[in-house]
Amino acid sequence: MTLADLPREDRLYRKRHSAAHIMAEAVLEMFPEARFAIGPPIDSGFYYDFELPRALTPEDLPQVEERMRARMASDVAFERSEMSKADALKEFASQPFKVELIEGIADEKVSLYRQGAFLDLCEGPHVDRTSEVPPFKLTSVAGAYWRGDEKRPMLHRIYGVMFETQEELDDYLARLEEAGRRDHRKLGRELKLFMSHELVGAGLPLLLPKGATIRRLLEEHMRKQERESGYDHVYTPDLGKVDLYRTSGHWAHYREGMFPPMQLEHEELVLRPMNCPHHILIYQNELRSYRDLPIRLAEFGTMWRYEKSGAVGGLSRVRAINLNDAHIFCTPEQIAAEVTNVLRLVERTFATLSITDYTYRLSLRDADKAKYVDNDQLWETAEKELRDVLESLKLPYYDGVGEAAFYGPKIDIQLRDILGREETMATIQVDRHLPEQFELTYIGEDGAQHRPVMIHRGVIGATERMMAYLIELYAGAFPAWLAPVQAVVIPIADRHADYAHEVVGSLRAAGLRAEVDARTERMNLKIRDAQLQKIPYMLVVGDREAEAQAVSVRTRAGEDLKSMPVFQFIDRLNDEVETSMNPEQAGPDIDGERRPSADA
RNA sequence: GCCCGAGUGGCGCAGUGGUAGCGCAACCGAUUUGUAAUCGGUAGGCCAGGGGUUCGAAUCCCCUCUCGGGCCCCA
Repeated sequence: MTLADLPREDRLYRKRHSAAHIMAEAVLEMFPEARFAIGPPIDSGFYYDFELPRALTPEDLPQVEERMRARMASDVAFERSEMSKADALKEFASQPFKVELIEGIADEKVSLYRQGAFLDLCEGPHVDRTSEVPPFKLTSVAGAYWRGDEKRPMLHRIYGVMFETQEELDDYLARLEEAGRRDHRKLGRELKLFMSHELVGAGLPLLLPKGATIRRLLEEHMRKQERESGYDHVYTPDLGKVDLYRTSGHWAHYREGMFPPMQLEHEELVLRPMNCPHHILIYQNELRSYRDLPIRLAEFGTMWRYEKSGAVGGLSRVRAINLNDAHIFCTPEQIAAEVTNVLRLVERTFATLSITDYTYRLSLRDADKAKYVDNDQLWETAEKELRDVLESLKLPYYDGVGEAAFYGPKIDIQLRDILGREETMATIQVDRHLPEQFELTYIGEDGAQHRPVMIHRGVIGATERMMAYLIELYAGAFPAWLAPVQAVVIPIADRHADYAHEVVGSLRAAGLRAEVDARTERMNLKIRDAQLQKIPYMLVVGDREAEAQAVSVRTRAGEDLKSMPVFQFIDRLNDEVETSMNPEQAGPDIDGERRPSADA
């Protein structure tokens, strides 16, 4: 069987894995005293971790690449061999990481691969010869903990990207560049959406008027959707006593991730890392009957999390998170229907936002019992309930072991960005733990007290993260319903400014967001600036338009819609907004064929 | 938090031991223009902050803050 007969996945695995070994050989040449950890293939290429006598810098990469190409050109074979563990331990005596790996192998024999001067402990498989490794590029140097454990040594890692052909590689590198152009941090500055300031601190972005408009529109849209879906909105404070979180269990499980408590008089207060306990107290404020359930409490609440300094950045990871949060208190019998409703709300919302590339993850606990509430029966029941909903709706999903919350399993809705990286945007969690902790009850039909179930859910999730995602999804060109400025009116000469203001007055009176560009500049410059600001519509007004009570409409796509009466433009834009905010009217999404793809 | 890199006018950048520069933006003036950059001029920086080395520091060293790429983490 030749390499070409293998499935693409397997071919790429071998080629990338082989490239990692060749890179290790190149590094060994440069640093004979290097100690080698592991070097696996990954999604877009490969990496290898080393311990080196000095730090690697980006300037080292060309030399490593150079040496790798020389190894590939020399076309030597990858040779597999086997050794007893005892012999391998001798062979790798000067390689402590390899020794640790060998000691962890259950078999009596270990397998090895050699190419040229480099012998590595390795299960394989590899390509036959070094010349079979396709085009690649080393992209970055990084730090990484040995075995991913922050208590173990920090190693140096070199990342490379590799695909089967130069075209695929170029395509990937082009996507990387495109991702750079769309980076929400860059666009956030250029489009004046948000800023940060070192006097405020890391992970605490300030939303500028345009960014604030987007957030307000998202919030208003969600509140409307939620009201229509039977949610009640509440407001609760950002501070609470530590005891509140002792009761909920967050203090025990997540204290490290919370801002330190404030001492005042005889109390200890903390910034809340979660809204659930507050909503629970609202539930408890009244005696609840089964007739009241489900009770759905929603809030765009700010949560404060002490994210590590190395983790924060832009809007995607912040320390003040504004969550589109809600808690549904229901009977066990109502779980399936409630989870289904939330899933439908998510699908509808994502359709409105033109988000199509997502999949479902059933997030389960792993074997580490200390991380989770200890009650096997609750876990198994909740897992089955969520799985049954996913199965009955025939949604594409996969199991995410170790991704559960401490109190229960979740359905997470995973979005993919332009580079295919996944992140959680929406989440649905079934929780029987907190109702227990707070001794929640409702009076059943039988007149006895019963324990409700609590469903935690976020639809757009963290507003900040959603904004970051949307900025990149749209490349800054927000759809008209979300655009901070929907239309800019451009007077051709100063004498048209009065008419321009009149037009903006009409647009604003119709509920649209419009501005005049009244600068004493040429029309061409204003069009260019509006284009760069990605404003959906440019309305040019001169003598002809003022005469006819019209606007000459240009879209940011460069399309010329010609002159039309002002009222007609208003109708057109209002229709466009209406249509995109109610996508289900435009076509099937929930029960129709339009399904998110599971791969892609 | 850890490893590596970076921080120079609002933005993008040049400047590696000898009095701080460019482009865009801003401001002023002229131009009043029909669908992606009109012309001319002016002003703006104790080079992130603090400490040190040196006759002399944007440049070398130390600490802090912030940013970026990773790792760990993400209720």
